[in-house]
Amino acid sequence: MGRRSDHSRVELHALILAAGAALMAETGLSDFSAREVAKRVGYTIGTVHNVFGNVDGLVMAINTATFALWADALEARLAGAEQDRIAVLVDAYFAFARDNPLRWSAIYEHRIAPDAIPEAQGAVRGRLTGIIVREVAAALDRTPDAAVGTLARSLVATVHGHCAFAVSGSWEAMGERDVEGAALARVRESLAAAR
Amino acid sequence: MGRRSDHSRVELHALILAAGAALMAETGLSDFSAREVAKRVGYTIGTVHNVFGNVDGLVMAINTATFALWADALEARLAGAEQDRIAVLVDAYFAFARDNPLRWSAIYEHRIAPDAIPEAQGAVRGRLTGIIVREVAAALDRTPDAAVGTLARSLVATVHGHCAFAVSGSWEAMGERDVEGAALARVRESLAAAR
DNA sequence: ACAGATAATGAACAGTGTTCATTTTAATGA
DNA sequence: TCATTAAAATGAACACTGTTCATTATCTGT
Repeated sequence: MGRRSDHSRVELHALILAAGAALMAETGLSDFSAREVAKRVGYTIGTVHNVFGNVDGLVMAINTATFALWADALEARLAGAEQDRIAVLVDAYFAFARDNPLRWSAIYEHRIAPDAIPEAQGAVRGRLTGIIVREVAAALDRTPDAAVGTLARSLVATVHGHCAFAVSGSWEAMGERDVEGAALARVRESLAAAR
Repeated sequence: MGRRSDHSRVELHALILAAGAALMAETGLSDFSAREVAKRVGYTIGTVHNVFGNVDGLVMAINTATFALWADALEARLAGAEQDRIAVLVDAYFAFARDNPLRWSAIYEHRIAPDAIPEAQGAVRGRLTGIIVREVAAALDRTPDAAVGTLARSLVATVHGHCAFAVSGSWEAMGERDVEGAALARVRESLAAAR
């Protein structure tokens, strides 16, 4: 066959991306298959390669979409939060990872050089960090400058570490129950020290 | 062919493990190949499967060996440390990850249910945590009880999060320079709060 | 109606992990 | 010493993977 008018280029992009994200949620990165995605959308592997270049390109796009969903989830939770927004933030952070363990894990299992991420996708991914920088600044009654940004990113790393252990199950295997509580406690200690 | 006496079962196990670890350091988990390991030790894929069951078994064994190396590195650095052993610990933790980025990353990229890890390997891996619990207890002038253990594991998560961002390069891509310094600062804050 | 551009195809290739009947060898016992 | 037995290494077969690219079908503009 050749040029079909079933879908435009952007429609096709969206179609493959959606099916790819769904597959990622089902199988995780290690069992992800571009061929399976092609099968699901009724196109062939060649088409997937035409649109995304290669599997890494597709996975990158899926992971960027995951970041966007994640940021949406954080903002939705923060929207109705009057007090202790930091606790809400940490909880929403964990909740997303727990609700989407395979898609969340895929972000960090797919190791790729940061400069290989297209600028547009980098901007989408950066939204998550932006939210956190804003909230950390607010919690400290400061304007978001470089120092606040560095602290905020460090707190992201802190929470990420706890979240990674929680999702992998290694923390629970050690008999620990309240990973999220520990993460929040560490964040509070560092915020108190920064005040 | 059949039963060769070139190597005993334990020799063969060690041989494949060593070659596998070397390959992991060269390629990382995503490009790791059991067939390539077999080729390098002069046996066939069948033999690798006989000894390690499957690829996951081999990767698990390699990762356990990585944990052992890592624990050795921490103890070596701590052996000559008189004061500020926490700073030495954090630095040694980062140094190992930086010096062995692909092997270190493979530990966390290879997602497997914790209860799938044989007890013997679990013990080896636990040595790392044991060292940290001991040092955290010492830093707090306490005996290592459950509460200290929980705090120590939380601090491991904190440092892990920073280390993961450092090794992936995502922190540097955000213009941040001193990831390790941030990790140590967070640890100090939490230790101060626990005192 | 035709020509040119474009998009989808799918066969081909080189890999991967896994299985398991077969073969070869070493150890054992008569 | 020699036949038997048990064990280990093999490697072909299978079903998958990602990637490439010449071919072909289709749309679009003239």
